[in-house]
Amino acid sequence: MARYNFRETERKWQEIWAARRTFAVTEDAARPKYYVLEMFPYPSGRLHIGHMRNYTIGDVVARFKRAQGFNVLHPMGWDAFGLPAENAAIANRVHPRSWTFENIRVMGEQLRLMGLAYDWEREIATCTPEYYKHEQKMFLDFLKAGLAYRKESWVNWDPVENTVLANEQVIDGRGWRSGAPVEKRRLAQWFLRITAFADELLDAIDGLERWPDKVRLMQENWIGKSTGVRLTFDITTADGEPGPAVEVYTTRPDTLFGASFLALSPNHPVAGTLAETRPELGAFIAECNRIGTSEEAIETAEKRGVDTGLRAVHPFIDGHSLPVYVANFVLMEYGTGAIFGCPGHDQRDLDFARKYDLPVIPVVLPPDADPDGFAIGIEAYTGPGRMINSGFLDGMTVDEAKAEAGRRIEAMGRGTRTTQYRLRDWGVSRQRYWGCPIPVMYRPDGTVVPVPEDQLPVTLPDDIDLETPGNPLANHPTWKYVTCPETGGQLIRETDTFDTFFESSWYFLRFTSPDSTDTGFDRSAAEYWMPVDQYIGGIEHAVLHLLYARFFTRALKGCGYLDVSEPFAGLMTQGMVTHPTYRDADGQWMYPEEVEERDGVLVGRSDGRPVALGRLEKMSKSKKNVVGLEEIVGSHGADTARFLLLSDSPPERDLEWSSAGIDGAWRFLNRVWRLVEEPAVPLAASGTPVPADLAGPALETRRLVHKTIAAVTDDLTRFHFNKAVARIRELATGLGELEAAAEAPGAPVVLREGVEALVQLLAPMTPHLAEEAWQALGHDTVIADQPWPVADASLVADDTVTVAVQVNGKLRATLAIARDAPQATVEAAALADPAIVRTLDGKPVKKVIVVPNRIVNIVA
RNA sequence: GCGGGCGUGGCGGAAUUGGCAGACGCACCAGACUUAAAAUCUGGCUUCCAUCGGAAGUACGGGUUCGAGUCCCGUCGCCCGCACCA
Repeated sequence: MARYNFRETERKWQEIWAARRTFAVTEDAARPKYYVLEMFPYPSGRLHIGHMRNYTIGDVVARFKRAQGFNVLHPMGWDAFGLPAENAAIANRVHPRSWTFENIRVMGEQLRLMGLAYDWEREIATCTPEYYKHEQKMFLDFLKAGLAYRKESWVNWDPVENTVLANEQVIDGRGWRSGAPVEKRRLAQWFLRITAFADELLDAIDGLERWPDKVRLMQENWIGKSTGVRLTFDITTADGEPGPAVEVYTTRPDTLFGASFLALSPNHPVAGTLAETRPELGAFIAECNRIGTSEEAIETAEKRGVDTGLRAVHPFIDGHSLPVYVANFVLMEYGTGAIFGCPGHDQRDLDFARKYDLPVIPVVLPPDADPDGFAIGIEAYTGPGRMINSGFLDGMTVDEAKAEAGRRIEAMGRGTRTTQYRLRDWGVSRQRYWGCPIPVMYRPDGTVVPVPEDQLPVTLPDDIDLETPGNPLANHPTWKYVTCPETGGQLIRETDTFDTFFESSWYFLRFTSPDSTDTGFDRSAAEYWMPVDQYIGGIEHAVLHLLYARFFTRALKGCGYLDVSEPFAGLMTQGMVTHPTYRDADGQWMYPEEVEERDGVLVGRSDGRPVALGRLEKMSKSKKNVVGLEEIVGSHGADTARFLLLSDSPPERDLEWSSAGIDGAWRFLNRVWRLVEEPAVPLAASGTPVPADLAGPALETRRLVHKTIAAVTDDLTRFHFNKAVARIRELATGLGELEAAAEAPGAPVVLREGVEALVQLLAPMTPHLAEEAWQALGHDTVIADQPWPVADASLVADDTVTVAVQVNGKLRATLAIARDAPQATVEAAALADPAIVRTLDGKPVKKVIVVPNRIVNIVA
């Protein structure tokens, strides 16, 4: 019995595709374009099954669209800057560049083993000066356009990575990669003005119809738009002297009559000034800064404050003033860093008021509440209602009162209605070596001098000391000293490098013209290929990379680079590949292959010591729960692995990796191979016409062939790969049955048609096998160049349909009946069915519902 | 706390979006072929009663409907995102 030889076959076709440049593309205005892109990997060392799933999904889409006649761009490259290279450099005493390029070499070989339809001529690595010089130019353009600026501010400091992190890179108060609790530091940093696009980024989400709702919602929440009022309170000191006015931001100006205090952030300038003469206030502020903003800290920290002695003059109530506190729960980074507290209708304000015994005045009466007996207990009321205790607002709804209060404040000249965002500018400075140098210099007085464009790129020095703590570029003895091109005086280079999300914010543009030397990308090429039609990657980038790239593309548009706003028209977030984790007796992570089961107990393969089974986690190098590519590709071949990864779970769902399914996938591919290579019935010659009078099993099978073509086409269009696999399996079974009925008239012709269709439908998923089978079927073409099969509509719809017959909603019989038969005929046939007659048992029929070609329900 | 999602056999999952629940596969069981094993093929596989055949069943409780896995209300459980955002 013929066994499919995957080793020879896979190598053979990979060589043929490469030699024929099958997947190399150029712009072609005559054909519709389709840009498929998988999020490019960080070259961490080796590829695992999780990567493989991502690339297999993209490859099926690319090959499918290509067969459908699209001019398909499907490139691959390396997100090659990043801290792990520095850590590896220290651990292994190799240069980060050598480590990175060695990983790229190894992982590139792994990728090639998978038979992916990439245009390898477009491969890029972001750590090369040929790549990063262009982003230095982009940065200088952003600087000119006011989209990049430097400012001193409180930043997130990762004490393990020894660098600053952007807000998006802090997850639950911890560094997104190190997991270390983030500290607050005050540093001068470069920022990109993403907030200038807040509204546009938010509004355009509506147009991202082929993005998952979940990701759209996450971006919406991250941008966090709210509308409210900025309002200035006059302040008097304890002695009755005028003090520094305080501006607050509120979304609830309607509740002003219920205000009972003002609260300032500990980092508010007024608080700072007061602290100079008030030691106990200074101590309180210091304490607030010491406690982090981690989840735990917020959960446990109670609302506390210190009365400043200042009084805030109420804008609406003559002669009324409110105490001013410095409070630990007010953020300097949001709004104005100061709030007014209305305890009746905000839970935090209520907690604070109860602690410091401040008045609680209800100003919104819930719809069904008794006006006389309504009071606030321990829970603030935040719902709708009508205003009470509120002077000129009394009787209005909350919405009416918001509008009226806003108007009054503006009329009084005390403030303006504004829009506020949660989104903050993107801090891009990193105090690391292995990144793109920020192309600016400083005069001794701190003035910024952009590096002249003709001096780009600013490249990294090779001789670097990574072991000394601190910023490696700043520690370098000479690199940062340069002579001013204008004055001849000495300048100091910026020693920070860009956040590595900078590189991934435009790599998809670079892929459109990777050889462009003067500019990062060729404008006409970019405008031909962009936007990416289908982008595929992990959900973990829902706000990070995907938001940065959306911003970056707009910023480039603003600087005249191209006329595209949204980089990714379609997005699919594929689920993680998970695997159990293992730890040895000392708590160290173990690789799955180091563990085995003996007498129902997990033990170490080498030492027999007990192993603790951990929870399912995303495959990652750090937890060692990875299954390498070679293990599976080496034992069963790339096609088997690809087929298995597409088989059971829908792509957006997590997939627990187990080796159990591999045999099933391998069995199926061999079954297909036997249908091609040693059919029980010799296939008719290719192109033999199908007899017009085809009937019986051959006709039935032929219908199945065309139904399958239609269904698989639909499934692949919707990325329902698991369903497509099920359909293809059914087709193979059907063809096997026709082989068994060899004497059926027309069988050789239908088998020829069916086997060819089967192979073509499989081609995007198992391309090597499909090519080999195509050749074995006598073709001298490459299947990758074959057009996608088209179903004959007349064969897709059956002449006879099976209609279910229910009595009172319960299934009692099925009826084979001509398709689109008149309702009366269907009804009569249903009522005449013996099983129905028996069930009805003479009971009168009240009503009959007929759903054409589906179901009949008899109500008795 | 706020926002979102999910709950279907032993397991992964399917159900044309309100119309035959469990497609397809994994695992398992039985049989055929074989000296034997592997490979391959055939059949079985939600539960309960049973001979044909019936009854129940999509986390749980209710509702709408001729008809509900699908829609509505409530409960329980799990997962994800944000989080002192004024």
